[in-house]
Amino acid sequence: MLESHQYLRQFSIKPSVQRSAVMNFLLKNRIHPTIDEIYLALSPSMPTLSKTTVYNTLDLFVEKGAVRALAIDEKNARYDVDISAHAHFKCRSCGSIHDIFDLNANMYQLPENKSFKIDSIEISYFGICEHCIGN
Amino acid sequence: MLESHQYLRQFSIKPSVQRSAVMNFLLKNRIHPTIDEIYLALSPSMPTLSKTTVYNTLDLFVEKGAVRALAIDEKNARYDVDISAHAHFKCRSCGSIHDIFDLNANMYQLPENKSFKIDSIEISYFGICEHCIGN
DNA sequence: CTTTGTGCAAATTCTTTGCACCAAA
DNA sequence: TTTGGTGCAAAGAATTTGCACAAAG
Repeated sequence: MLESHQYLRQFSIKPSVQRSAVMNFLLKNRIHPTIDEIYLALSPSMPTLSKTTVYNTLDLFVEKGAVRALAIDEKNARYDVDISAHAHFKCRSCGSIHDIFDLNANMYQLPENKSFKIDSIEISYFGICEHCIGN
Repeated sequence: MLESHQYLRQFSIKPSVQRSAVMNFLLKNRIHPTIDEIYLALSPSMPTLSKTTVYNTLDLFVEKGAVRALAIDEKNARYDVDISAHAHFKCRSCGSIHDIFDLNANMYQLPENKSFKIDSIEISYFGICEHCIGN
């Protein structure tokens, strides 16, 4: 948890008990969790934690650039603590989201465009995961 | 509207008054509209139209492959009648969504992956649009 | 103290569901 | 008729808001 504390400081985020717990969860569970998943995972050990705080915390993390919000899931917002260039795959069947790291680096290049000032990219793939093919 | 009628048949979709009206709107207004935008645009001339029907209709269009549902907007589902390979740009300021057609064709290639059976890709760019830079 | 963070409850927004009625074949 | 389509009202799920209290400096 101390690591999370330090980690937050790198992004100029004042660490609180709640913020460190959320960041700790994100660092140790790289499953692109939803707000609810984070809340449900932490609330047993932090019974007073409120979902509002989880929302506030992730908004702050995104604003400070510590976490990336993913659009790949239409239902819920999902958060990724890995802010390096990589893509995602979402299984249509079970909804799980996985990282894809082995794309050609120039996939992530931002195109020049005279009508828009482009500052970021999100590459999403869809299909069926190994586990769901087996079933 | 007759065109929409024919267009729907290409995708084995039985045309009804409502379905043709929705498809006609999509074909003539390529703004990646939300359900609400479609509903609000059509309801003046179709006062009995219900939002449920708009939902049903777009689910059907997506299922039949006539329309693509976009994940780029976390708030609302957005629909694109152009199913050819292209990317999208979303303005962080005004929320408008624009097409990007001039990417290298191999951007849309689906990677081989032993853990997932990948069948589609969505490439999304984010930033500020021309109009919002001006303001 | 004073500012910032947290948490509860209520409100809002988007989407889905159940069911009755309507329309087309 | 029988099947499929439409539309209303209610339910459900995710997120946001307002405000009071707690914590940290």
